[in-house]
Amino acid sequence: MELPNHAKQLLLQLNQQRAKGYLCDVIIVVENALFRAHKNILAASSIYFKSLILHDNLINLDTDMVNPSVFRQVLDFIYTGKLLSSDQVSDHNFSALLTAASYLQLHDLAALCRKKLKRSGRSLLTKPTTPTNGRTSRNQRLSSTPVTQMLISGLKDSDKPKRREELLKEELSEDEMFIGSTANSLSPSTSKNGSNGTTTSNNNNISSNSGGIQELGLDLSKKSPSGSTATEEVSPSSIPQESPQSASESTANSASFEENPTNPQMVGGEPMILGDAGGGGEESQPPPDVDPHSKNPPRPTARSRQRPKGEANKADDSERAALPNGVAKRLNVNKSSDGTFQCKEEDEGMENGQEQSEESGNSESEGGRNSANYVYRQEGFEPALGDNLYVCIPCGKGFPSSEELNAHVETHTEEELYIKEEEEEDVFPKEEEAEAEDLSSQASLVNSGGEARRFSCSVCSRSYKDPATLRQHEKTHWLTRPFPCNICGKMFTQRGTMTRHMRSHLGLKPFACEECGMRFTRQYRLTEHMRVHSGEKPYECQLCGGKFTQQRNLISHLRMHTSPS
DNA sequence: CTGGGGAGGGGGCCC
DNA sequence: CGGGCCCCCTCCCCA
Repeated sequence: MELPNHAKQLLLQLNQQRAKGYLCDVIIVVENALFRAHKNILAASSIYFKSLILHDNLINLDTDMVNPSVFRQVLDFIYTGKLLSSDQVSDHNFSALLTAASYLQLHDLAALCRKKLKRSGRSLLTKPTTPTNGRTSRNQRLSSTPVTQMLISGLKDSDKPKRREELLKEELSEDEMFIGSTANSLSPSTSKNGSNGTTTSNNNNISSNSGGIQELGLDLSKKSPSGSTATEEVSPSSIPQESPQSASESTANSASFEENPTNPQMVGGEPMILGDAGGGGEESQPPPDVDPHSKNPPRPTARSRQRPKGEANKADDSERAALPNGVAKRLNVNKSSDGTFQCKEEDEGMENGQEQSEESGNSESEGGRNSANYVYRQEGFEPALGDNLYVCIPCGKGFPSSEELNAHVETHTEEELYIKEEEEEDVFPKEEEAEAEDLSSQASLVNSGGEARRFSCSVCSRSYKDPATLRQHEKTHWLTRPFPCNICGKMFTQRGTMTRHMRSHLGLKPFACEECGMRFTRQYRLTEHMRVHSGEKPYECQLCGGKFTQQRNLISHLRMHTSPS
């Protein structure tokens, strides 16, 4: 017994979800356009994607191999099994599609393109790879995850591209050169903005693609105090900042992303349709001998890296430190072991398929389960909400998109929210009140020295010099966090914090040390770091006279004095 | 092996 | 909105 349309329907649903961004767990950056998609779908479509998205939520594609409009077609094809009609796609476009398909290892799409080009009597500029060819599969292995390979390869950066090219030239026949030729342009260290390898994220396979960053609606650039860097090439043009979510959707628009993905621009002519929409992918192909990286993930682990290079395990840290402590305290949200952003940690020992689903599950459910005060993409379908998956916790209303939710959240007055908060007294139990009071008394201590602070918080009685600061502070009492990270979904109370957080996703380290070249995400870090070179140790322990370059180390040192042992 | 120090990184939050 | 600071987590190194 078999449902004839099952695969088709499933794909249709997924494509609709893609259009809404629902459960999308990966962003693909192509030049200045962002595309949201589902990891599982991409992984099922291409070995290349499979290895790329294993540990990354943000994929930067080589713009020499694919441009936004071509990638849009590629993505449409992945989700529908259909290509635009030949009326819509010129031979030139088919060549571009073939290039992209080969690069992305979408064999079915590549085959379609080749067929089309052959039919139109055009000699192929780039000869095809034959998926059934044994050599090709080795070839694919070589080129399947160029970025990954660069990252894990023992070769020196400078040697890698050359060596790869040599390998390919040595071993590949003419028709294989096509894929091979992609390889040397993919590494972050060799791509156009990758000349400064240090700006490349250590675990995001991206470089500082200014376009992509801009398209996130955020100006993540910073002026480095030390002069020219690749990072500075990021355009500082300020983008109207709506919610990142909306930014990403406007991105989609700007990239002519589908408005009606369920019927992806089937304007006239006969579309090329894969025989089986659901089964045409990798499933039908010989077992991949490719992708040795799936077991040696592309992401260098913290331990495998040398600290002195200056690239600490950013994402690991962010994943571990993701729980906002302040909020956890205030709202009595325990730091649970299932915590946040642990997907990558869990990944380490898992096999691909399982891993991907687990990972996306984790990251996706992040907003929902992380803590009570996070309102974002409620997991599980609530029938009453229908497609309104973005739920405002205080009032329970659902919205179809995060920006609508955000707009709605703004309409809640602080008073409403506080009333709501008080009603939910269990959210703020007695101990927490005590703690809050404690904090506020600390605050008043701090405040007491300064000038008059006329603006007091009605919740915790902290006071501030100006109403804007008070308002900012009051947001910390809200049950909602209006600023979601477009990449991992983590929510923030302040846009600036979210922007800063995004920088870490994107590997932007605008602040460079003139002495050693080490780069930092924040000016303050650089300032701290400079003490390493100057030998300055401004923090002194009053108990033992020990001196420290960083205050935090003095603090942890003091703990050593005060701890019972 | 362990504890302490140094240092990188993240989030919260006030200015 | 960015800067600066605080606090926390974590890793690495070394005695």
